[in-house]
This record gives sequence, structure tokens and C-alpha cells, in this order.
Amino acid sequence: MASSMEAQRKSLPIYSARDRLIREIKTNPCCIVVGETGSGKTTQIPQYLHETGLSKKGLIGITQPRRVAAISIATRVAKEQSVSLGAEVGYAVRFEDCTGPSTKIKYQTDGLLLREAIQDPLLSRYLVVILDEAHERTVHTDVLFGVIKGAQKERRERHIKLLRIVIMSATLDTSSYSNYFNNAKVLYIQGRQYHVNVYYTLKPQSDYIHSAITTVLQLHGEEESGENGDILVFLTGQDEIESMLHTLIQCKSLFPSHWKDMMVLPLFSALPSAQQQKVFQKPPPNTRKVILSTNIAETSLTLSGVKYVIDTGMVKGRGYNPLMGLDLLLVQPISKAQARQRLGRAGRESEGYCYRLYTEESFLQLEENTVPEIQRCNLSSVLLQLLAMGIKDILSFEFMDQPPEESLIAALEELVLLKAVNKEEETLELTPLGKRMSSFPLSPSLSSCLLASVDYDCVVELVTLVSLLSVDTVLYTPTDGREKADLARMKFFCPEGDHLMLMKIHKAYQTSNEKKSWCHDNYIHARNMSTVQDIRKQLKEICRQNSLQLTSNNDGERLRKTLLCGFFRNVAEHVRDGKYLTVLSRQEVFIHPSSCLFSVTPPPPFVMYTELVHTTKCYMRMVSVIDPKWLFEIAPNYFHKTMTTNMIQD
DNA sequence: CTCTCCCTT
Repeated sequence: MASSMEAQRKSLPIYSARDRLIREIKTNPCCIVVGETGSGKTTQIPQYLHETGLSKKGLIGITQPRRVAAISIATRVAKEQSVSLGAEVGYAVRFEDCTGPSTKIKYQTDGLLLREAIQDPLLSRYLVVILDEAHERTVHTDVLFGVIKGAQKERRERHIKLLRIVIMSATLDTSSYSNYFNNAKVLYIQGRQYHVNVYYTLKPQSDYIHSAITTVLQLHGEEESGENGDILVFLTGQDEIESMLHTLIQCKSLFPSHWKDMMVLPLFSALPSAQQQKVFQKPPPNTRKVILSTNIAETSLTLSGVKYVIDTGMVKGRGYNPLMGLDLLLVQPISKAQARQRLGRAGRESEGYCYRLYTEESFLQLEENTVPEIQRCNLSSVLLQLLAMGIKDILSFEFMDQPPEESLIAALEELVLLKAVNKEEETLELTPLGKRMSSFPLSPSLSSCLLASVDYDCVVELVTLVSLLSVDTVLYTPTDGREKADLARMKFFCPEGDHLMLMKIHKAYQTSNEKKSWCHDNYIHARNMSTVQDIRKQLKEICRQNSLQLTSNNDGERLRKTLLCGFFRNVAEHVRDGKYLTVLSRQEVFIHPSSCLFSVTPPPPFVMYTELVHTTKCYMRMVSVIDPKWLFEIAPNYFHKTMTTNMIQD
């Protein structure tokens, strides 16, 4: 057993580079390791460093952008080391710490290491920090770049043991990484990937869904019998996936009898777990799987058996407009790096085929890389975290790719309004409230509401409410079951709005005996509801650490007022025909169709919202009715200063 | 007036 494991480790492409890797990482304070998928860098390099004795002087920490990856890789490495998970090899993700006093190799999410850096900005427990999947450029990885670079410098100046930095990436474009990390040594490792044949369309396609359907049917019909490769189609969202699913199922009934059967499966993040699991099951004999997926199958889930990839060249992605404080959610062309990632999904087990539903010329015109997340997100959380680490000179914090200055300024303004930061001339000072806010794993607005609940004596209720607002959605609505879902959920309707409706749903959920079937019957998202319970538990524990009393009061008006303490800027006034204007910027906004206030007539004159997202229009996504008089009580300075309208009639 | 890609603390 142990020897077969050892033989397997030695057969990896990286093994021949073992001695060189150990030598270089020992002699260079920063290294960049470039290796494709299948090189074994993530599992092997930490073990090499451990086996050579480096871990005697401190922890070897490896970050991953995703929880499941951190857990499954640690499990694998513990097996290879013949130790039990949580002993020498462990992992830590939110809600779950599987490490112990003997842990030497620790896999963790990048977000968790960042949180750890708030308590210990020098990362003094670590001898080596390895940032894996750095090419994905998550906002957490990008902030960690600056944090570990700063920690290394400061440890050197204070003569504390050297912090060794290893950046692992799958892209060959290494000069920006190397420049940023003091001309770090770049090491290349062979990957193990099969050849993928690429095909482009000859003309641009006006309707990529139609092209995708045609391509699936052609592949399925043309292929010689005996071969059986699954087809993976990349689409942009649930709607597209479900509509293509229905078309393909209709086509199936017209197949000639000698054709193989086709099993068409949807795949997207919000899909209930039981349905997601179907993509991993073996299809019945003589049946081909056709998986219709969002970009979840690009990196997060690895599907075995895929031989054909159909790439529409489009993705639905987030953006951010700092001037309006607005999240954007738009369908846009992918980057070249993303197109290569999609292609690679066809060559994991054997030679594969990739059909790009665009011309080669349009491929060449795509952006080289996806814009790093830090340049297209709200930075208020990042800013609060940096300040909590003692980094005061925010505007000159060295990012590898600097976020837009407007985003930093907007984030700063938000923190000042929430009284988390005092801005005295040129210096920024974190207030005691701000320090306390940073101890919660929440956006500054939500932390702010939660702390306001101390004064309103409703901490228990706000813990629940901010937990409910921390998950993507509590409602699950399949496209073809909208009416049924609306009907089933009618009993939760609240004339005061979505936030009290969420509380009502939560109460019913807690009193139900069979949670799973209750969620199913009521079109409630079971997985997310279960996450809400984990978040509540964690938030209560942090309240306890902050010596906050868990007071309770369930009055609906009180809860909405408390919520307004963190979201007083998000108020809109009805003008006509369901059209609203934000009180601050006079921007045109609408109630999102998923809101329980969407079809209420007449529309409430004043509402507050906890999310604003621009898709086809600018939508307020969680909406409650408010009395505008509350605003003068809650944010008197703000509404005194900025009010330009005759908002209050009496 | 008709709709939320993917992650994470």
C-alpha cells in the first residue's frame, strides 16, 4: 500500500524536478512555480519541503481559492504521507478547522488566511506560504500578495525568521508576478495534458444557443459507434441552460432508432445538490452524457469522461461601477485564458475536441486575461480588513494590479459614513466600532446593522437576518416552475417587504421537522438554508467574543430600522408606474421581479434595499417598505446634508 | 415593471 503510493508519487512529472525545486525554494525568498494541471505541484511541493525538514521551523501553508479543493487535496496528501487527516497534514476552511498541534502542512482557503492575517499580520506561525492557483486572481489572492510581501519585508527588518513565499500559477505570463515579488525566480514544471483539436466557425454566429444545439446534434449523429465521449457545453446562465435542455429533449424523440441515447444534464451553482450530483454518475449503457453548464465546470468541478467541449465564447460576469456604487451582471465575451481553460476540459483523460462557436479572428481579438476581480468589485470589505491589519496608507498599498482609484475612494467614503473610519486630514484612523466590525465575516454594511442591533435590543434577530442576507438566495425557482413556486411561497408574503419575509421563512424552517422535504415543498433552497444555520452559529460566537448580549425583540418596525442603520444610503422614492429614484443620486431603479413587493399595488412610496444590481435594468434586490421619517432619526447628519428634494411631505 | 455567473470570510 505505502509502496504503491510511493511509486505513484514518483511517477508524477514533477518528481524529476524534486531536488531542484527544494534547492531553489530554500535559496530564494520568493519563487514562482508555473505548471499546468496534472503536474502534481499542489500535492507534491509541500511534501517535498516537509520531507527536507523545512517544516521543523514553522508551518507550511498552502492556499486554495475554493473550500472543496482545500479539503480534498489535504485528504489526498494525508494519505500519501500515511498520517491521519488533521495530524501532520490538515486543512482549515470556514466552519471547519481540521488541524492540530502536530500539523506541519496546512491547506486552507485564501479567504481564511486573509482573516488570520487580521489577528497576526506577520503570519508568524508560517515558515512558508504557498499561494496556489494565483492565475485565478481572486480578490483574496490579490490582497494576500500585498500582505505576505509586506510581512516578509517586516520580518526581515525585525530579524524574525524569513517568510518564504511560493506563488503557483498555471499561466506562462510570469513577468508581472516576478517583477512584483522582487524579481522572484521562475520555475517551470511539465504538465500532463492530452492534445485537444480546436475548430472554429467560418462565419460569426448570430445565435450561439442555436449553434450549440446544432453542434451537439451533429456530433451525436456523426460519431462512429463504439466511441463514447461526453459533451460539455459552456453557456452563461440558468435560463439559457434550461431552455436548451428542453429543446434537446424534444429533439431526442426524433432520433433514428440505431442512435445512441442522450442524457442531457444541467449544471449551475444554484442547482440543488441532488441534481448536481447526476453529472458525476455513470450514464446507462449506450447513452452519452451532454452537460449544459455555466463556468462552474471551468475550474470548480472536474467532470470525467468529457471528450468534446462546445464553447459559446460567452460568460455572465460581475462588474462594479464605483461612481454609482452599483454591481453589474452582464453577458460578455470570455478572455483567451478562459477559452484555453474551457478547451482543457476536453483533454483530461484522452485526446479531445473543442468546438469554438466563433471565428478564429474573434478569438484573436479577445482580451488576453480576465480582468482581476479586485478591479471589478466593491472594495469596502478589503479596505476595512487592511485597516484592521494596521495598514494605514491605503492609497499607496502596493497591489500587483492597482484597483481603480474611484473604487478605493468610494469604499473609503462608505466606511466613513458607517463610522468605521475617521478621516483626519491625510491619515485614516480605524474607530473602535470599525475594529469591531472587522471581526465579523460580513460586508461592512451588514456588520454595521448587526452592531446597531445592540442599541435596538434585537441582536438575536439581526444575527439571523444578516445570515439570511449572506447567502446568494433562500428561494429556489426553476424556470419552468415559477408559478408553482410563487404559489407555494405565498404564505410567507409580507406587506412590509423581503426582509421580514425572510424572517418568516426562517421561523417556519426552524419549526419544520423534515427540513429537506419542507424546503422541497416550499421551493426553498435547502443547501443555502443550511449554510444560514452555520453562519448564525459563527456570528453568535463572534458576538460572545465581543461581549455582546444576545438581546431579542421581534418587532418588524424595529428590525427594519436596525437594518436601515447600515443601509440608510440605499433608499428610493416611487415616482410613477413602478419606477423609483434613489434619494441620494436620483438614479432610476426598479424593484426586482423576485421581490415580494414586485407586484404590490400601489407601489410603496419609500423603500430601502440591501442590494442593487444592473442586469437588463437597475434592480433593487431585497426590498423593504420604510417610513422616511426614520431616516432623520437614524442618520440625521447625512440626511440633513445631502437632501435635495422635498422628500418629506409633512 | 418580469429575473441572480462564480467564489469566499
